[in-house]
Amino acid sequence: MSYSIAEAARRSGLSIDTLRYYERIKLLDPPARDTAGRRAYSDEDLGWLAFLTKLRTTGMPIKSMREYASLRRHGVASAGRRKALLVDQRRSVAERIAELQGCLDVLDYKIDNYAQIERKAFGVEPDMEGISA
Amino acid sequence: MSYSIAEAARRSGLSIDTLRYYERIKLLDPPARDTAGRRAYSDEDLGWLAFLTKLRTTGMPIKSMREYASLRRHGVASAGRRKALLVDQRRSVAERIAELQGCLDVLDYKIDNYAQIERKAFGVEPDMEGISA
DNA sequence: AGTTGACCTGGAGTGCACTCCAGGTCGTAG
DNA sequence: CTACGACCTGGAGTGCACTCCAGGTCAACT
Repeated sequence: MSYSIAEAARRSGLSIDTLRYYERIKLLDPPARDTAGRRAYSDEDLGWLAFLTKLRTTGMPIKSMREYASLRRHGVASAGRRKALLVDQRRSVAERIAELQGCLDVLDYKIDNYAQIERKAFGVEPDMEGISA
Repeated sequence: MSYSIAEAARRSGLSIDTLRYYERIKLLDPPARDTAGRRAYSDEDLGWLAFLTKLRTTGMPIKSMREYASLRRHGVASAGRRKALLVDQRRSVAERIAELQGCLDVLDYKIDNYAQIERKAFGVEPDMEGISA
């Protein structure tokens, strides 16, 4: 199957402009073209795009994604380096999750303070006491 | 206790420039000044700063933090609205964590594929098969 | 034949969150 | 008394990841 840029955008969740942008900066190999010169994305293109958006979601900078994309073009010999990049990113995602968990705890603590105010249990202004607990 | 801007930067993990920037955009109430006109941050200032950096870490945009900061200046009457903002942010953090967990799974799957190549168990190029599993 | 709508290109513009800079003041150390 | 380092101000510059625009092509309706 092949897909117009509009369809590829819909399926990937990226905008049409972003698809062309990704191609320009070499995140994406230039897709095939139809007889009229319009882009025709393959299922493989969409699969790669899906993986790219996962990497983006993890906060990987475009610079690193470009590095990964470039390695991929260099075939199987680059597999070790690619794996290393992914392992590195895995670590950073795990760290980020832990960090967010910590923030969640702070938010819960604050929200609970506000809830206590609402119940008029006691009237300490929540934002006057830091986040000590 | 009161702290110079350098000390406040060290303790908050923000840069000196960022502290002045936060003050300019009204995230931070102007701190006290010493006799020479230099900023003198209080423990309360640092507590608020610590909370702000938590919010930043969660990805809250500065615009929303400004709203929260502004509400805080309006005293206890704004507590309900502030709580609502935090509850909202709590939800978005929880979503983000779930999203990252999903990415972690994809990364693990890919990394495992690379590991199998290394063991030469079989030789499918990991980036040629999408993220179907 | 004309109009429409999706697509094309190269390049400029946007929003965010800082970050840096020039030129100046102040208080302490030598 | 001067040299130094930390601080001050208003404003300009940066990097990132898009996003938008003008002007043009092409195939399909009416």
